[in-house]
Amino acid sequence: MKAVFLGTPEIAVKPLEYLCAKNDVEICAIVTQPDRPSGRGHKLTPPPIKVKAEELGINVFQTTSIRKDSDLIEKLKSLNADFFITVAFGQILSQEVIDIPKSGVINLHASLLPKYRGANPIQRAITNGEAKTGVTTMMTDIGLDTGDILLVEEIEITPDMTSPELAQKISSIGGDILYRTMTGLLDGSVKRQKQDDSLATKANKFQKQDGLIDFSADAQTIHNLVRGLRDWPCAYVEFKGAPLKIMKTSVADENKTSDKTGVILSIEKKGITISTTKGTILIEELQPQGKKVMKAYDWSHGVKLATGDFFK
RNA sequence: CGCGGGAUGGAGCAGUCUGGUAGCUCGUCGGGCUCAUAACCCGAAGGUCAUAGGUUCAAAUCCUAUUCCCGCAA
Repeated sequence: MKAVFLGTPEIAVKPLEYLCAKNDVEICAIVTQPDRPSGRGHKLTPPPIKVKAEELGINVFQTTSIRKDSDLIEKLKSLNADFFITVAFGQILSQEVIDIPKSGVINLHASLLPKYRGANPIQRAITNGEAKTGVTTMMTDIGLDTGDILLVEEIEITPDMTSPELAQKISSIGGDILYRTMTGLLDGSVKRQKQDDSLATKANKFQKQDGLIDFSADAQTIHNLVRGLRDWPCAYVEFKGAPLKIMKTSVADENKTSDKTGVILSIEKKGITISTTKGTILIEELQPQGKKVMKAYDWSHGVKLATGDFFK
């Protein structure tokens, strides 16, 4: 099977490696986004997929828009590929591109479609408190994650799982489900199944603002926000005029209700306990601006925090 | 050359502006109290103040350069 791999971020790297290791799969080219200024100093940084591709010795094409890049489209046509595989590519394909590979374009999506269509299925599933999510392979069509479903694999979301952990899990099983999808399509064992659009939900991108913790919510909701927004943009509170990132929490007392929320109930080695509308939340680790991640208890020493103080 | 914060005993910080004995909350160790304790009381150890140079009678503090860490933005 000859395939072109289209992907960009870290989560796509393992699936690429997995497919490359298969004897009957030939990744004949990789398409990814251009190098972008990134990080402190705005150094020009290649996408993770490009780094891996060069390590594997695979030809890399970079484009700002695959729809409009007629040179690239011609090259892709000339490769005579069976499949295009997309994993978090970050660009919308055109029908012209979708029609290039003989057996179609397969997309790996990090949710149980039709739920969580869109850019941010992993974090949305966690912040919404889902107990399970999964990965789905689908035939790419012109819509946003609307194509026919091919294979599905469920993943349990454990109560304290964070987005990076879930992403890693998805990344590690993505290659296998893609491989089974490809072989299954060719031998006819994998069938296309239409999505039930009435069940569809959207997983939109997060804004920085979405991370602001509202202690008038309940403890479980806050806990979901904290673990879901790791490692970006992170849940945070305002403290002395600056954002304070909350990195790790747990629900301490599920049933305790309070009319004064955001109040510090106790400061202990294990963390700082805060009141919410329903339940109390234990902040275990946090990160002030300009500092490393630290234990909430350690932080409380430096800022001379006392019980009875409160977060807005 | 994108903007900004930081480096001080094991941890988190103050002190730097205005140079003059190294300080706070913890932790550690020893002792005491206690049926007992993560609680309380008493005591002790532990720092060439990131590095290199400079100014000065005197530098954590002022000046110059360097290294490392982090936030924002993208």
